[in-house]
Amino acid sequence: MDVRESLRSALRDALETAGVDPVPEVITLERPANPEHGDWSSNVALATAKAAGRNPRELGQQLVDHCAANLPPHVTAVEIAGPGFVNFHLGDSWLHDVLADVVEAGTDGFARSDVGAGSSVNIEYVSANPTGPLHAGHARWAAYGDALSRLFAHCGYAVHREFYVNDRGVQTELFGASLTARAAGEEPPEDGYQGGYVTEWAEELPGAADPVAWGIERAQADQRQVLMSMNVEFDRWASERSVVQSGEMEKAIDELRAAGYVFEDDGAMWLRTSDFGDEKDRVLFKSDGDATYFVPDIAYHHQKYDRGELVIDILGADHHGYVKRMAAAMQMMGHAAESYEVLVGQNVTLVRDGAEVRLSKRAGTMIEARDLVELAGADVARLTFLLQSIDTTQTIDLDLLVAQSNENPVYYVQYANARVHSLARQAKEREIARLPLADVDLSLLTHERELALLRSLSELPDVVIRAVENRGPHQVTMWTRECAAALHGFWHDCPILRDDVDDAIRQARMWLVEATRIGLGVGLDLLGVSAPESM
RNA sequence: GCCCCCGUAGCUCAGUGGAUAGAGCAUCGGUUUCCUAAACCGUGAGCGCAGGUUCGACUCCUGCCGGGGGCGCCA
Repeated sequence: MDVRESLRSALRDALETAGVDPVPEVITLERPANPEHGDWSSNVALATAKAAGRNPRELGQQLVDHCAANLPPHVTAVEIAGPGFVNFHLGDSWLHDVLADVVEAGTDGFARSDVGAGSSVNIEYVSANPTGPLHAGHARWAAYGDALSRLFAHCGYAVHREFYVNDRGVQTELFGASLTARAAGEEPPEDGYQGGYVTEWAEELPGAADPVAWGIERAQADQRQVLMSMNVEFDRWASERSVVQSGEMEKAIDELRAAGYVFEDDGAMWLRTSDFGDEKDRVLFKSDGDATYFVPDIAYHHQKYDRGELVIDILGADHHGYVKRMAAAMQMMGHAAESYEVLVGQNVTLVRDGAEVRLSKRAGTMIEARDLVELAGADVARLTFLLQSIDTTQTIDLDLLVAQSNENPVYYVQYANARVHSLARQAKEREIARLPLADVDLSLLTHERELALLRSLSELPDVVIRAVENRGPHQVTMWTRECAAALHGFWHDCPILRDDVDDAIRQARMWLVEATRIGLGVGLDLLGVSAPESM
């Protein structure tokens, strides 16, 4: 049984014995930051004392007494501490069990969770307009959306990834007109596309082609290619044009009208989104009869529920104003408020030579996603994007990104991974083979570095669950850094293949490295990063 | 004016309502007859301000200050 389960069960028994009724559903266990507070700690006495009309410290003491009299597996001591924490001190054997569990689970099974079993999620991300290359911001959403998808999948969710292509409307017309102008050697229209890529692509434009349709194809091909180079793929490239042509729009409007939220004013058709918290109502059909982008978007989002019961949009900060109106529309169509989720991420700022690089299509200083991948490589680019929360504006120093040095945090993790793989190579060269795990005495792993590494590995399953709940893949990145640090420390102080190392210890350490290979492998895979096996 | 995000160490950032707030980089000093020193060890310094909720607040709530983004019958 998992350590946590046996500790929880012990606490439940203790609470019952102490006369706490009802026993709380959730019993929280934490890993204390301070080693003096044990290996696992529970605040259950603090959390329940008030409702039970008890003194937290006294209740805690009762729990401690009960647990001490019925020690759960691995537990060596139970103490009351502070205002009423129950702290469990465990023998190293629990960490040795962790090693065996990791190895048994392997790369496919370690840190998996079934919290999403039977549930499905539809995630839309990037969804850039097909009017030009992806820029650095899009690359952030690509890395984020892909990693989040991987996390959901690792937790048992059925995941469907979509990219919505706005392949109709004013912007695409302008883009086509810009291509046509450049092809004729003229300047693009006033509010057209000025970027250098338009001139380049215009040279490829076949004379007979429809510039709008051709331009959309060209831009999409460009975007797909960059995404592929970042190892980001989608299950569906949804076309706005198709949504419009499918008749789904009309059906959606009918539903909204039937629900009573559609009204006419000033010759336009409106949706009463203000009933659902939007700051004002929104136009569906303009007074000239044309649909706004909002209409096909509603139809598309409604349709997405066929491909996932939880619908998630990942948007840049410049689209946050759009959230409430779409949430309103989905609720009008009968979708529960919590079934539609928008993750709004902040911008990317690029710095070069110590100064901010202004992203301007006009000035030609746009940093494309392609530039980042070419500069740094897909792995470094992705891991860099996943270093921090999407709630923060990310500043990427291009000089640092490119530097193949320890100034770049990415290499710290990659180096740990390389070391793990190098051990296998070295062992092979020296003809040292691992014995079957069952024949190896893991209790020889007692060095503080070995235990620290095992502690780190023991945390990944919880990190994964927390990361998916918080929609925060960066928490996995943080873990890989911590695990890498533990590996480096272990590597420094605990020789493995050296001649003077005892055979039995060598075997145990080789298995520890194997478990670390699995752990780092799972962590990096969740981030979509394929770290090199050598550097 | 309204809406969203942020404000933590010199810099870039972590921090599921818990106990003494952590990493990397930068600074200074140390470690290699030994599996890659892209490593390890030591070193100083911090929660924007003011209230509130709570047994307990960096975390939740309110206000203020500061930075970024957004408020179209554009997408």
